[in-house]
Amino acid sequence: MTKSPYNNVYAAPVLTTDFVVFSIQNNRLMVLLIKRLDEPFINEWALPGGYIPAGETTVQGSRRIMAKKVGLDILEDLSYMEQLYTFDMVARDPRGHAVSVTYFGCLRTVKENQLRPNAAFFPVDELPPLAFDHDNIIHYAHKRIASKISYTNLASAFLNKEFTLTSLQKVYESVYGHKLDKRNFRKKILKFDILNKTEHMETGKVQRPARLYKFKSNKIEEISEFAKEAQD
Amino acid sequence: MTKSPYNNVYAAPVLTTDFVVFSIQNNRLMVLLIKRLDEPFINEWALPGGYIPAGETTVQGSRRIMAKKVGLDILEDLSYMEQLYTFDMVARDPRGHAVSVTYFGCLRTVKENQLRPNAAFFPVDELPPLAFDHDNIIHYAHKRIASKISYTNLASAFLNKEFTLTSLQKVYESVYGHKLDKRNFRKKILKFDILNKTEHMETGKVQRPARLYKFKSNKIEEISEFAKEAQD
DNA sequence: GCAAAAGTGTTTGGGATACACCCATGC
DNA sequence: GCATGGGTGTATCCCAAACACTTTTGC
Repeated sequence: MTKSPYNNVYAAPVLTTDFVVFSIQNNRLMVLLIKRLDEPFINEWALPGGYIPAGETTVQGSRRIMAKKVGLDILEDLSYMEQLYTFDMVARDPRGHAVSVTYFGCLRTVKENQLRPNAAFFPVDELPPLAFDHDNIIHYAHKRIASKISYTNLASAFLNKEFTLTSLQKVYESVYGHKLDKRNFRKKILKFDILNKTEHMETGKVQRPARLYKFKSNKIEEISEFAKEAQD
Repeated sequence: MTKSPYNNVYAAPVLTTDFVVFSIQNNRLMVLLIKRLDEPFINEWALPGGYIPAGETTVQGSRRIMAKKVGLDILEDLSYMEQLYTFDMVARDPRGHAVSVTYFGCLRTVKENQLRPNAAFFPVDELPPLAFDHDNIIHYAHKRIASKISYTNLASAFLNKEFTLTSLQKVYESVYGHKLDKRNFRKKILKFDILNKTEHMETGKVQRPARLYKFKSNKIEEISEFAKEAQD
């Protein structure tokens, strides 16, 4: 833990991080919360988070904190993460001025018994009362992910390598919170030219087997408009 | 300056803020820089910024710092501002771990002699060598403002109350860095239904007088798609 | 054969793009 | 009268949205 040469001059605010982990379960967008074990807001639900000492980045600190508090390795287990916003209102923590650099991330699959017992997922549209300003942070994260999924291939962060077009559509519907038209959705997503048809079919269901697709790119990236221009 | 109860347990990183002030001069997007008077990077150009003590928000701190270092009151003089991103790499400041919560803002008009002598505007596409990771911050801010101006009425932050359509187009061209088609620009911006035609004309030029327009809303807001839906 | 989801096309309206000429003014 | 920027319309293409029926499977 590095001691900063400025601590004598400036009593810096406490630096914290809070993490919004999204997951899709039963076609609903879920958020990971933990039940607080300490004051303030003891026994209330909150985002997982904690303190960042000098010499540690907020990503490193988040990794340490998330491993300890919820049993997730954010670099290994999350299929995507990005910085969200920094909340710094003086009154947001009753203990003193705490500046929180927040992140959101996507969890593809939740392994059995991986999570600590005081951690649980809640539907983003049916959250319990939350500690601090965490409802605000989650709403901000939800807005961001809904926007991001519309101009990137971020939906892949919630899917297995191969998936049906219907399951892809359900990811969008879960994140947006409303239904989409099947034919228009398929036309649009195929037009984007970000998917490859595989030779595999989904079987074992009492219905016509569905074609499996996969994303062309394994990286999360913007849906490129360059394809058009490159034709010239 | 509040002393945080956690300082004994966690040596927090230093908290700083850096501010990207945009302005348009001679149809070029400009960024406000100051020449550093101290080590490190003495005599190099940098974004204005400084330290945030506990008990002060980054906006309050920016206001204090910007008043002192460049002579701008960000709450009075800027026509828009928003938080940009938080940069927290441990090595970004050679003195020690400094986490910077950055902002960008828009300056409508630069008053004569308002700026400190070591502050100056530079074209965003012709920046001098910069201290720290400030070139990175400015590129990030440029991307953000170019995106934002396309789906909000943020262009108003660079214009007087009444303006010609050509001057509005030049704002977009300056921010995007490329030319736009006059007829298509006018069709599009008028279709958005965010402008009101005034009864005034711009006179005194050796050319046909131009109609003056003003924005319907004084607030910076997204260009609404509700107009459409409201018709049903 | 029936329940369940897969798969598929057309029409219509609106927005994006490309493109060129006449107009009003000050000097 | 000329230099300067102001102001305007049309044709084409693509995308968005609305909308319903047939196909394939497991049981």
